[in-house]
Amino acid sequence: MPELPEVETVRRRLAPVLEGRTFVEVEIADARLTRPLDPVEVARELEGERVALVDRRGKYLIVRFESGRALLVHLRMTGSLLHGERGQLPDDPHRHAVVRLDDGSDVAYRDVRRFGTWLLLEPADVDTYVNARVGREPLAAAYRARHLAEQLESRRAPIKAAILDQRTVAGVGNIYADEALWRAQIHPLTPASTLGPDEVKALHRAIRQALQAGIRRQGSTLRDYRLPDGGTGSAQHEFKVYGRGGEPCDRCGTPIDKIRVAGRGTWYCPSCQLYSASRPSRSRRQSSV
DNA sequence: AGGTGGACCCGAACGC
DNA sequence: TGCGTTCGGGTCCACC
Repeated sequence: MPELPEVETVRRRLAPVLEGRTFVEVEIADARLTRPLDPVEVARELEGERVALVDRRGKYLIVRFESGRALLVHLRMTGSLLHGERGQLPDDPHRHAVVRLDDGSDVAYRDVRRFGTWLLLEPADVDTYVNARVGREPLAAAYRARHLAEQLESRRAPIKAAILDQRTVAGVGNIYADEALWRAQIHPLTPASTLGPDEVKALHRAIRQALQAGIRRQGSTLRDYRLPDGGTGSAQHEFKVYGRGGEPCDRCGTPIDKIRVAGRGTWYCPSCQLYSASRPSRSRRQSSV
């Protein structure tokens, strides 16, 4: 599942490949990718564009062109981008688009479940579109615990649901949400607004650490995620809780438990991540229930 | 109006 | 063994 660490890894690998290159020919074979726009028309619009920068916001990969336009690629669950010499990429029934570059190489898009999207935006629309959907970048130097606190103070939803909301903080998905909550020792069902200042600080640090650990291992390959050269990430070997139901907690040895939160499979340590009743009581914000 | 759950997909895992 | 069923996850959208 490409989350921030996976998309950032793809970005870093793709940047040297794409920057300065021109899209010579573009083929988009799946209408879902550009819906509701016609994929053939989008492909035609892309031809001739020259890449200025490969950027990222949250889970969006942003290919910025010299024209000021930008192609927003969202991999959703099973999307991946592969780079290779023209015609050298093996046949693939799940390949839905190919970009031919002016240096003779190809970038191919594959997506088993076809949830991914390609959106070409005009210069004036790029920031507006992204900022409406995505909150602050958690790995930016300027990202502080108080930014997270501001987002959480009015949220009654479970903390896990709150941090899965991309406007709360950019790029956290189901895996790194569980990993961050384990690091911060916070129960995933804790109402977001009841977290105390120390817990918010711990969570702020935990989100950054969990994401950075993912990037260091070039993301996690559970099934479909690949680097642009076809390689796999290895962050899954270092998960503390995600997918580890029944296994002993690294910190205390208690078997990891699995529950459902916000409709998502959620793994946590029932000893290290105690629910509110066992957390030290603290003054709550006033809220008329 | 914030929160929740279904829809969209498809392969893998599961169950009988 | 084989086949039908369930699961899962990011985002959008309808509904409460």
